[in-house]
This record gives sequence, structure tokens and C-alpha cells, in this order.
Amino acid sequence: MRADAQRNRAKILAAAEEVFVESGADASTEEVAKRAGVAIGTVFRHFPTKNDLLAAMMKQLADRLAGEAETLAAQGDPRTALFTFFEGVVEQAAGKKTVVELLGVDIQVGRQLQAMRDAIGTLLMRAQESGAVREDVQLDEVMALLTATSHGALHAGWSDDLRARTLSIVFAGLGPS
Amino acid sequence: MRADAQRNRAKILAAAEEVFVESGADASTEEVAKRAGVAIGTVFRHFPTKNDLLAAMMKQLADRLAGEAETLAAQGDPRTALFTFFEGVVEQAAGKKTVVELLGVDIQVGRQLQAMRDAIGTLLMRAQESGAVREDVQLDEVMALLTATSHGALHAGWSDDLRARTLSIVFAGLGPS
Amino acid sequence: MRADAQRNRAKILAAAEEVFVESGADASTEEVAKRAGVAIGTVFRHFPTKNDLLAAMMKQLADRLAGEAETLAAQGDPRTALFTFFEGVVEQAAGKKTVVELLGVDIQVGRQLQAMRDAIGTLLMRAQESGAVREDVQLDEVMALLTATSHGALHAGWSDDLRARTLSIVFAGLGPS
Amino acid sequence: MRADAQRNRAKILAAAEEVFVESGADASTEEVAKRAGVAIGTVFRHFPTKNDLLAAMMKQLADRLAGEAETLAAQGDPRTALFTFFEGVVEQAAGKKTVVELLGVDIQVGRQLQAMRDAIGTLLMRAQESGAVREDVQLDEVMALLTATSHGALHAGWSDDLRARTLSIVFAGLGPS
DNA sequence: GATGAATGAGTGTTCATTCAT
DNA sequence: AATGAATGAACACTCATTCAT
Repeated sequence: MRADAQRNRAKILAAAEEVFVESGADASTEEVAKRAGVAIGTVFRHFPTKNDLLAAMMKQLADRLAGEAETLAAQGDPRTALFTFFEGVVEQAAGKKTVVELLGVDIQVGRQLQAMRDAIGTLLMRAQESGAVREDVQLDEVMALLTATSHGALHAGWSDDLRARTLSIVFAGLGPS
Repeated sequence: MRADAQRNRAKILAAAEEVFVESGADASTEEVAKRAGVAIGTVFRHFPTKNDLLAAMMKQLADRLAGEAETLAAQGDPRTALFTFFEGVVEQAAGKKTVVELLGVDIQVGRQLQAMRDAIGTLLMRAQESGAVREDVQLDEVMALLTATSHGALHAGWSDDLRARTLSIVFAGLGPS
Repeated sequence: MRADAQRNRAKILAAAEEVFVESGADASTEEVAKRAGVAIGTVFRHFPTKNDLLAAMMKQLADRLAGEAETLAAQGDPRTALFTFFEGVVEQAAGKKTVVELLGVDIQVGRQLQAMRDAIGTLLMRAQESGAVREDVQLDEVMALLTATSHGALHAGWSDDLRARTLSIVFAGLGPS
Repeated sequence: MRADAQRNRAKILAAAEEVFVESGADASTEEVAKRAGVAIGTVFRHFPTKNDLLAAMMKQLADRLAGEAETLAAQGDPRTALFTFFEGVVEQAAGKKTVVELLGVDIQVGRQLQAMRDAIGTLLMRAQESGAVREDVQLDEVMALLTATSHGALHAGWSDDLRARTLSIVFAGLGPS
């Protein structure tokens, strides 16, 4: 792929994130094109289907989140890394519908999503080893709570304060009884 | 309003709940009309806008949930009533897009939503008085968690098992430490 | 169906015949709407698919042709009725792409087409009984020649003279040797 | 023109014949480029317009048919050569949309078509001299019937059998009465 | 000359909303 | 009040054609 095509692809993905975040997945592809400063045909050349565009954007996001989780797993305090990551994701979600939809299963993101799951799994294991999280908690519930609170933060427009209080309950629930 | 108009209004609302629950808010108004056994014009005479129809349906739902909460407040065990209600809502949400959307703020439901909040507030107070829920938990967080887990149950398609495990964490978080 | 809807349906079919005749089946549905003096949605309300519109137009045509054939079978001279019908169809085809496409099998017209075949079959039988057409000629060939010459008259823009000379060869081929 | 450009031109024409024969003239130019192993820009450099490409392909075909006619005129039995050629063209047409469209006048093919006409004219003259075809038949009718039956064979999807029976009627019509 | 990315007008189709019956 | 036909803006997507690399 040519350099300029690469650049356009990036512009389109960025625009898609902006647009779909603002208006949800029902936003028009045309709007994405406009925001990216390209013609509609260019969007469809890069992503033959609106769904492809959504999926590509989600993959990008999943990669980003997986990266964050991995970094925290490598560097952070095992006792708090999971919670830090959790907070970060939910905070981002507050402004981004896409994060939310990513965490659901509406669009199959495949490997990227798996990578993210794995990274979060590591965080969970460390937290459990260090006694910060109960042994009987499984990754599925953590993902579920992450999804749920991200959805909530976005749709319900939680304030920073409410978000903190809500997460503190979740974290208490995860901690040793 | 004539008696038959009143009856049509009810039929339309019922149909709307059916349709939007099955197919989400993107379902067509035409489909609602068909399901209600009414012409499309009649739907728009009662609800000048699709949004008005959605809002009315949400209000109905909010009323129903408020009723459930009040019943539980009047009759149930104070220690478990909140959790019972919580579980019931999330379980319903798993099969109903509308419940989920109701809990968000996309559509302003106003007074009905307030009634529901109040009823849930009562449940919370009772639970706190009985020591089942920590004193520092506020209604906002409870609503937030209710919203979040309902969203999650719907979008992520949680299994019954996962739903139970996820809620058990939330309930643990709400309980005394 | 209401009277005005009936009228619109007719206007649309007429416009479709005009438009598709002028420009072939690739002409846009929008153009049909414009020509009919209705909005595009109206066309799609009556004919949910472009193909449905084409098929309906074809059916109308098949009905018309079947009617002509039946009239000739009832009233005409058995020796010449088939040839008269044949000439009539090809003459119409000269200005109408649709007649041509109807005779092909691109779009399944079903019963209407069958009715037309039957009517032409009657004409053929009469012609053979009267000795004007060889006994070993089958309906399939007659239909094939009708199709072929109609196509030709249209696409090649035959003059009246050329059409007459071409048909005279076909008729000679059909007659007794 | 460079040697490789020459080669590309040939590859494109060959691909065009393949593609348009399979899918009709609505096939996309992109598909032709792909089949030719060439970028889309190259196709448009050689043939500035899709129509130009179609026309060039038709010319090629006309040349080929003219060649066949000339060969038959030089070598074949004058009594049957015209019929043999006729059968060959119609048989080819059955599998080739392009042959059909060539014989029409949708696209002006000019000199090449003239060459083909001339060659067929020779076949006709020989057939008439040998008494196999009536004296009063003109080339125009023969071309018209060739066009018509080719169209028919293609669009109506005639079986081999039907094609033979249909042509036998045409040939009987051309023969002495 | 070749490449293939970009363009943008155009297509079939849907659907909230209006309005004549 | 109810009906359901008509409206027309909007959408996802295609493709001939242009143009930067």
C-alpha cells in the first residue's frame, strides 16, 4: 500500500472513532468521509463495508487497550494494576461509545480481542496472587463488569465522582471478603 | 379522547414494547403499527414522533418497575429485597433492549423514572437499615450499577451463570466489608 | 386499494414502459418516478423492487399480446392470423425494448407468459390445419423466431422495408415447401 | 507504442472478451483489468472510455468472423457455405453475449463490420449462383436474420435442438420456393 | 508508461413523517 | 379519528474516470 493510502486509512479510522463515538454506530459513513476529508469512495475502498470499518476501528481500540494492560502487567504494582486498568478503561469509555461496543460481542474482533482478554487475565492472576482479589473470581466476571461499567459510564453520563463511587463498590466486591 | 382511541393507544404501546424489545430501537414504526393492528397514521396521531412513542413506552416500563420495587418494599425481606429487585431487572434486561435503554438517559422519561428511583431508594434504605448494605452507599451508585449490569446482560449476552457470578460480586461490594 | 393509488400504479407502469423502452432495463427507477410524476418512494411502495416493477410491466405486456392473439384466433382468417400476429408483435418491438425482453426468459412472468404461449399455439394450430404452415413446425420454433425477430427489429433498428423482407423469409420458411 | 504496451493492449482485449462474454456489458472495467493482470489505469490509458474498450473488442470479433466467412468463401461448397457460416455464428452467440451485441448497432464498429458484411455478401452471392438461395434475397435480410437468431440464441437460451429447428426454418425460407 | 488510490455522481432501497381520502 | 398512500431525505454501496506517485 502506498504511503498516502496508508495515511488516508489512518485518517479514516481516526474520523470513524470520532464520529461513531459522538453519534453511535448509526452515524453515516458519509459523515466519516467528510470528517476524514476524503470522498465517500475512499472510505469504501479501504473498508468495503460499513461493518468492516467498525470492526477495524474496534480492533485498533482493542490493540490499544491490550497494550495498556500489558504495560501495567509488566510495570505496575500487582495489587493495584487490575484496578488501575479497570479505572482507565471506564474513564475512557465515558467519552467513547466505541470502547463500550468493543467490549460487547456485537462485532467479532477476533484475535485482537483475545489479546486483550489475555492481558487482562494476567492482571487478574497477579492481583489474585497478591491477595488483592478473591481466588474464586474468574476472568469472565471481570470482563463482564468491565463491559457493564463502561457501558454505564458512557450511556448514563456518570460524573467523575459517581464513576469513582461505583467502581469502589465493584472493587470492594472483587476484594477479599 | 374517545374510548376506542384510548384502546388504540394501549394497543400501540403494547406493540411498541414487543417490537422494540425484539429488534431494538431501530425497528420501524410501520412494524409497530402492523403489530398493533392499526394503520401507521394512527400511531403518529397518538405519538407525533417516533421518539415520543419510545418515550411513552419507556414511561410505561418505568411505572412497571417502580411497581415491582414498591411491592417488594411493602412485602419483602428488607435484607434481600433490593438484591431481589436488582436481579429481576437484570434478568429481564437480558431479553429486553428496552429495559436497558430505559435505564440510560438517552430518552428523558422524567417523572416516571423519578418514581422508580424513589421506590429503589426505599429498598436501599431498608437494606441499609437491616445491615445488608453498607451505610455509605448512595442511591446513585446503586442506580449506576443497575444500569451497567443491565446493559451488560443485554449487549454481552451473558449466560445465566455468568450473570449470577457477576451480580454476586456486585452484591458483595454493596454488603458490609 | 384506493382509487388514487390505483391511478398512480397505472401511471408508474406506463412511465416504466416508456422509460425502459427508451433506455433499456438499466434506466433508473428514479427516472421512472420522475416520468410518472410521483416521488421515488411511491414507486417502491407499489413495486418493492426494481425487478418487481420490470416484471409487472412485462406481465402487462404479455396480457396485451395474449389478448391480441386471442382476438385474432377468434376473428381472423386462420391462414393468415399467425402471420398477422407475428408482424404486429415485431412491429411493436421495433419501438419497444420491453416487448423484446418479455419474449426472452430473463424475468419470469409466469402465468401471463403461458397464456400468451397458449394463444399463439392456437394460432399456429389453425394455420397448420388450414395448410398455411408446415405440419412439422412446433410452437417452440415459432416462439423462438418471434423472439429473435423482435430482438432484431429493436436492436438493429430495422426499417419498415427491411422488416417486411425479413419476415417474408421467415414466413416462407414456415409455409409448405 | 512500446512492445510491452502492445502486449498489454492485447492482454486487455482478451480479458475484455472473456469478462464481457461471461457477464455481459455491465461487467466492471475493474474486473477486466484484474483478469488482464493489469492495473485499472492501464486499461483507461489504452481505451479512454469503457465504450472504447467495448468497441475495440467488437472490432476484433468482427475481424475474426470476417476471416471465417472469407475462409469459407475460398474453400467451402458454395451451396452450403452461407448456411455453415450462419450456423457457426449463431452457435457461438449462444455462449457469447458479445457476438450478439456486435451484430446489433449499439456500438459503431465501422470498417471491421463492413469487412464482415462484405465477406458474408460473397457467401450469399455464391449461394445464389449455385441456386441454394433465392435470387430476390438481399444481404440486408440475411444480416438481419443473422442478428436476430444470434440474439435469440443468446437471450432465450435455446437448446441445441431448438436452435437447429429454428435455423432450418430460416434456411427453408431462404431456399428456392 | 504503469500503478492503484481517490473521486463523486448515481443506484436501489428504507423509513419517519405528512396529508388526502 | 382512522386510514394508508405519498413524500423525499438519507443511506450503504458501485463504478467509470482522473490523477498523484
